[in-house]
Amino acid sequence: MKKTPDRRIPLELTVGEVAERSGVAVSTLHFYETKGLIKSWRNRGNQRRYPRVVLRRVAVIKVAQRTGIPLADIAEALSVLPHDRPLTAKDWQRLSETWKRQLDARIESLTALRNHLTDCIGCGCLSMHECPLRNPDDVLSEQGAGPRLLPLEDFTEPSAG
Amino acid sequence: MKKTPDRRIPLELTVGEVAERSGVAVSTLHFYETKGLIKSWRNRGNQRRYPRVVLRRVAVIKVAQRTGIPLADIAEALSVLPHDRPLTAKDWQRLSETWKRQLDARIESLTALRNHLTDCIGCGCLSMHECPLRNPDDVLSEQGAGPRLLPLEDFTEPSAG
DNA sequence: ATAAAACCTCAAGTAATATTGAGGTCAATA
DNA sequence: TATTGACCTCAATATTACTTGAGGTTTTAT
Repeated sequence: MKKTPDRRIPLELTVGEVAERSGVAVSTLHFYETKGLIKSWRNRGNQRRYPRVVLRRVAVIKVAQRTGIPLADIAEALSVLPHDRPLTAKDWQRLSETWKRQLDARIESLTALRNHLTDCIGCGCLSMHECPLRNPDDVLSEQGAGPRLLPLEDFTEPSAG
Repeated sequence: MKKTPDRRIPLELTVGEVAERSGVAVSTLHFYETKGLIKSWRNRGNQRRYPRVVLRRVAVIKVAQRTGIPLADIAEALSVLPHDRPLTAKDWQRLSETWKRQLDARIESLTALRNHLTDCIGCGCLSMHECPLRNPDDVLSEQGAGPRLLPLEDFTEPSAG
């Protein structure tokens, strides 16, 4: 039958318990372990055991992921931190400040794009000369085989004056 | 030898010309074609030829991608639009309004996260009861993501005092 | 005419982020 | 004790968005 979960918080957690409490799949925890994001030790029967602080680590990973940071970068940021005790306030401050800056940049970029879209809804163009999103093709045709992606600047400059 | 590009804008474009002018790789244009995002006809020798308006279509695709919309969704949005003549103002308005809304939602979600981060830099928590990062409501509620919420007790302090 | 550049198709590879499955072991309980 | 659920490893598959390569054809420049 179903194991009745012991409501006392255990000193060590099985992978299933971590999965349940953190909201990530067991397979994902395995995966994170291969990437060095989390660590475990094994019991007599080769089963993973985790310290409770792994939950905080997973939480941090998920926060970082939501900001759009790739796992490899998260792994690197976390690599300097201990697996066996909680992050200090200082640890967290350093991480969150870095990630906040990146998030700010992302938001800014998306907002600029959104504003261009807004303008273009107003003017209903995209085919007109005044459109900020206009004719990236003509701009690009001037330059040879340069950068492949159209950066934001290629869509700016409505030549409003 | 190197083909000297004819500076007059041609009526039809080769795949290489589209690549150069749009800034995406030839292989990407092939790929987009398999996904129905763009279309071409063939000349006598089976080579692709594009109308000039394909450049605008590619530009729209790239704008949409920058907002974070997956290609499949872009393909669907574009599927109702003609390949052989420019988007009308109305077409563009409908697309851009839809995408703007999605972009707004994403920005809002990221901003909420950023604000949580800001708060948490101040309080140095992530482990305290009051931490807003404990509950990733803004993104997860969008996804209708069943049992993924992180329960409160997983973040309680081990033995802070 | 010939050589180089550009093009063609189709298959496979890449990278990130996981999930699924096969085949087998361990642990909790009726 | 026997069963069942949880766990183990390792390989394969999935998804998105492309890129690379092999082997062959067409177009363009000289």
